[in-house]
Amino acid sequence: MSSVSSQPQFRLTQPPSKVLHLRNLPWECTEEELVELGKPFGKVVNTKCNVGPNRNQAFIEFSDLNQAIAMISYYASSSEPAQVRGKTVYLQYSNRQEIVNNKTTADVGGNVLLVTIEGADARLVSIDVLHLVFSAFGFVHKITTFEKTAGFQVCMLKLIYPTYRCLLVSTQAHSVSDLCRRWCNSPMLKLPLLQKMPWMEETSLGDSCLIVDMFELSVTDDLVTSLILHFSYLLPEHLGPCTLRITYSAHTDLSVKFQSHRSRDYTNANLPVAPSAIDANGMFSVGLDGKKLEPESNVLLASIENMQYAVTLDVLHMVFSSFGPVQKIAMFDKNGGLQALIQYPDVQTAVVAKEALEGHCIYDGGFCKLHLSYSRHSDLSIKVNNDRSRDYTIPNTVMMNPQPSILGQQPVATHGPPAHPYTGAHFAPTTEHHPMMPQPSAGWATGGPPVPHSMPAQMNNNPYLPPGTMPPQMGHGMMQMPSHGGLPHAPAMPPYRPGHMQ
DNA sequence: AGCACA
Repeated sequence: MSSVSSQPQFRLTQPPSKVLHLRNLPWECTEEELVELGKPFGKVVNTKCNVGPNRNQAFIEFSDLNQAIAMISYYASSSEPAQVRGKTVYLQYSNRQEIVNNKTTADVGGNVLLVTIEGADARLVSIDVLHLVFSAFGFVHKITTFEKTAGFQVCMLKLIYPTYRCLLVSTQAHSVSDLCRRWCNSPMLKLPLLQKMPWMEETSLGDSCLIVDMFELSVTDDLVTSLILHFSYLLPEHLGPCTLRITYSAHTDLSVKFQSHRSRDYTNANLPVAPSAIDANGMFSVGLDGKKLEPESNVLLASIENMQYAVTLDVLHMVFSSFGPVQKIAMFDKNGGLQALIQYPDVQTAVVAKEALEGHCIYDGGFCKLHLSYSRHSDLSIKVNNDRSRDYTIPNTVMMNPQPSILGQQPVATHGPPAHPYTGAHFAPTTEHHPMMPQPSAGWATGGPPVPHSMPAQMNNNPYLPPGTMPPQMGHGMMQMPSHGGLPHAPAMPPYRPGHMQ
């Protein structure tokens, strides 16, 4: 009936309303500040801020129309414009007569976060990476993920958190410290706690990472919404940068029925693994990225490929000790190859060792390539200590095999590679040097024959062993980890990857 | 810098 559609969106003169529309506000503006702004002119009965795509608009509602008129009139003739945080704000009558506050449950902070992952490679972010990221702020109880809006790469996940904390990560240190400075002054954040994360030093992120504890986030949870977390430094190298947008979820709990590539319940270790995520062997689940994942274990199963040289118990012990104390090792033959179970005291250490060692060769030149998976065992039963199995937790064992045990081992070229003829006989036996050390790589002993493909090992600088624990000979010849500069990663957080900071 | 919400 009425031809309202032809009405222009903005008119030069709005009909008066007790609701005022404000624009050009700073995005940090709080409802308290809006009340302060309107108080001189009357009673502010309602406000709404962080409105609009840039979150820089707001509404003020007075109890009486005349109060709104008073405010508009004042600033219309005032030489001092209305300001919030030193920024000029523009006022006009709203085209509505009252503020409708439909705060949903999602706006009141809960213990469940709704996280949107944005970026070209959003769907390649695994649930484990997300778990890692959010574990920095507290114990993550549950995660469920789902895809939204096909075409625009978006994943959503919901995490249950016991507390509300937020990470600020930026590659630009000044932007984070600036943010924090503003937040510290914000009345919204009572008792903001800024703390450096323990891994900051390690990742060289320096001041660009901070955790903010957000207590009493009562006013605008929109603030949380606008938080953007860059966590590309956590992503595998082939992934582009991703951004997290975070809001509160309306949920107070999540229902996770299975552990799968899409959902996890970290509070329930007994939860069954989703049938869809189990392969024929019944032991692998699948990551968000579709990659196969095994359930982690403190026991690693190592199989050794291209075993040109004997891999002894002590060699394995040395290699795997780089990542933490090795409790037990059991070696056995399977399908004509050698396999070994290596037991660490905890899963974490095993994970780190597996990440660092998988696919690498014990000896340079492609010999004795390690393939690692997680064992289903959690505690090996070592019945007897011999050259194939050992329980290092028994003190006697140490006595019987004093350091450096590896050097006492007999080198055996199992297949005697003609291309790289090497035998222990090349080494002159002396009492000082252990003559029969399997030594396919050159350089550990003076006078040792040069051997092709050899590189000094980088097993020294062992973070888990005090300097000098390893005999100097072990600093050479055993193993290199090309992609890691020879050092195992710190277990808690992945390394800083400068190439991905943006 | 120009009117909100699921």
